[in-house]
Amino acid sequence: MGGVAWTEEEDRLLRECIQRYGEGKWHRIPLLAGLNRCRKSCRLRWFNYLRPNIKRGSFTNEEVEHIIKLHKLYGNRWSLIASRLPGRTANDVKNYWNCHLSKRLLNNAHLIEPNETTKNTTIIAQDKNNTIECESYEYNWKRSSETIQNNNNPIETISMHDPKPNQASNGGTLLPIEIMSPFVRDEAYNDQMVAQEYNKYACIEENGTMEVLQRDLDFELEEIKITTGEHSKCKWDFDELAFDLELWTNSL
DNA sequence: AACCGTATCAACCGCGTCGTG
DNA sequence: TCACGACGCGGTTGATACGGT
Repeated sequence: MGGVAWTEEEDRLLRECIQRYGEGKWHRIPLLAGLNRCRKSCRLRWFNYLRPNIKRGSFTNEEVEHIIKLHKLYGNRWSLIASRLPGRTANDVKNYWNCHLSKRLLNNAHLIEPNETTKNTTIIAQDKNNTIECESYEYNWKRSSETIQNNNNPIETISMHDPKPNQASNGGTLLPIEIMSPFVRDEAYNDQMVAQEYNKYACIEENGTMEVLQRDLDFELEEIKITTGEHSKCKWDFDELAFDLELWTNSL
């Protein structure tokens, strides 16, 4: 362990102090508890180890799948990810990711050429109002010593008034899209999938159903129900990890 | 048994954010 | 508006555990 390990006596003092005075006011906790620890250490020990209902032991397959989906959505915002995994701490999730899952990502990095540039329409931006906007992005794939990163810069707002000459099975028009959504990835996130998703097409039907066709993909995508509207926006249901609503239908 | 390399994870550190005066 | 302190987060460290030789 890096640093000085906590003793059982220190744990007892901290636990009793927080049970008496409650969480928060961490700058007062060391003095109140009679601990020769800084407030940061006290807070960390409580949140990562002493707090009730902390789940110990290995992550289940369901938890791992959830982490992968949430990491795709949130990135390295470990506390946000952990808040959706009952009993797990941000430190636990971060450690698990760094020890196990990041390597799975790294193992697939060779599938994209370094410095490759691609331009695609995506649904990717998420703001605090749970709104995801459609944009056209230019991806510049850079290979560092350890991983591939995309320095994606939004270059224009999506224009769905420019249908591509592809015909859907129902006779409608297919529009090229990329859906950066959790449920698209029922396997570990990897760069190969990102590349393949460029070959995804969508068609919005009159009854509000969006048909999604996939090229060169070997996993299923659930049917997405949408409503007609004027906004080029959609929302996430963060508990169900699913789309909720309206999406660029004014363009068809 | 001893050694070595790797994996694990608790703890520390630095920095950004926020509230307050 | 600015300065300051507290909080919270993510990156990193390093001690220990573990497995292989």
